[in-house]
Amino acid sequence: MSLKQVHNTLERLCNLLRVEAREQGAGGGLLPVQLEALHYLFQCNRYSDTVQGVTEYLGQTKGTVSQTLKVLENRGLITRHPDSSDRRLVHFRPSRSGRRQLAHAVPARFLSAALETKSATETQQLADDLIELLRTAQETRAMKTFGACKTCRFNERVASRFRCGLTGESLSKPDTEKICREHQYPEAC
Amino acid sequence: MSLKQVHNTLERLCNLLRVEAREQGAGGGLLPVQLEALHYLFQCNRYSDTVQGVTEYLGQTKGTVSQTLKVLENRGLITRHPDSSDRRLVHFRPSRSGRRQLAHAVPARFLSAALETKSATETQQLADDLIELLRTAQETRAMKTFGACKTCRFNERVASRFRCGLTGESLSKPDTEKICREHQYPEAC
DNA sequence: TATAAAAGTATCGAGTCGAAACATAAAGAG
DNA sequence: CTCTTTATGTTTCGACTCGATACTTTTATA
Repeated sequence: MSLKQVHNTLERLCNLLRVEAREQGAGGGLLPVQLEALHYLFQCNRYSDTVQGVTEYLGQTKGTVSQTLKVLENRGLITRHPDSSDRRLVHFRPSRSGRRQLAHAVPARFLSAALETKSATETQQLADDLIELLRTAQETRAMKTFGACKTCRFNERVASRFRCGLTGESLSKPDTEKICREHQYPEAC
Repeated sequence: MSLKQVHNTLERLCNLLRVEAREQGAGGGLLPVQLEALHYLFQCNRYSDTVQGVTEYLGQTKGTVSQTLKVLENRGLITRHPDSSDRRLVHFRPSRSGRRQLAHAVPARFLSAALETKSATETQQLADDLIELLRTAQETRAMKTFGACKTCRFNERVASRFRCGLTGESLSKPDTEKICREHQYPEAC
């Protein structure tokens, strides 16, 4: 039954990601979870780089995430920025050394090596298939999608720039490439 | 760059697998790692159901794995079988209640739901692509493949039955569907 | 026969993780 | 405008993971 095959192979690929993350992180004394949090902060936009954002993404509790971010901050891999308008909020951004550390770990070497033998179109096809899988999985479970801003139903085009229909704020093009915790795909119907 | 897309999406899918494993396992008081070990023991053949086998598969140390298996045994999810010929070896097999517990967790519900909307051939195509990706990834890193016995270069056909060229033992058809720690794909050349 | 290697167990310490309690700030109700 | 509720984040505690190390027993090798 190919459904189980998909599950088993995905699980195995996850193991490899984790094993490699362990090796990579070991260099800088980081654990897989910490690398994942760092990776998320690198990808997400300014509405999503908070404790709550990481919490929803990693599926852990906010207490745990708070600890993880404290470690990353102590090692100088991320910086802390209290929100100017809402004083409950704290934003975290990868520092230069955080981004450098991340560049070693993403993409995983075993993935680079495996996809090296494939053509660009084949790789793109695989990426599209996986994204499609992820998307339908998230829709059916009514979970947060964390998609790129530019694929969001709230994203509005204003002249040559963009605008978020939720916050009303104006967005640059790079802004719309980042992932957002409020992201929703357009309605299928 | 689609290589990073593949990495990011895979990482996200891993998160979902883990989140769901946490929910599922929480019912029986199991942690994600323990479920993974149980799942491995369910899939592997009689040469691979040892502490060392699980160790190589999960990429942890044998001390850790020994602990994990002790927990699973104490909860009655696996049974312990000392090897008859080599008295250093201990085999572990999922019990009835272990298999029942596993049936709840595999395949993950979000995967079932997502692939439900696809045709059988599309699902099979995705499975094949992932298996292919896994295979080349493992080849390039010279790591253990843990493939199904029937795809192994040591597998020999004898009349209507099979035989392992490494151990010399005769194998049944179901035997050859299980995964093995000594597995090697046939040479590409 | 002596030595080395392999499989597994036991123990310790650092760190993850979830749960719960807590603090602070914003939003809402009357 | 005050009181209550809700949201974000931190701290603390206990259970557990995980790697490192030392150890035992058994098998393989020189």
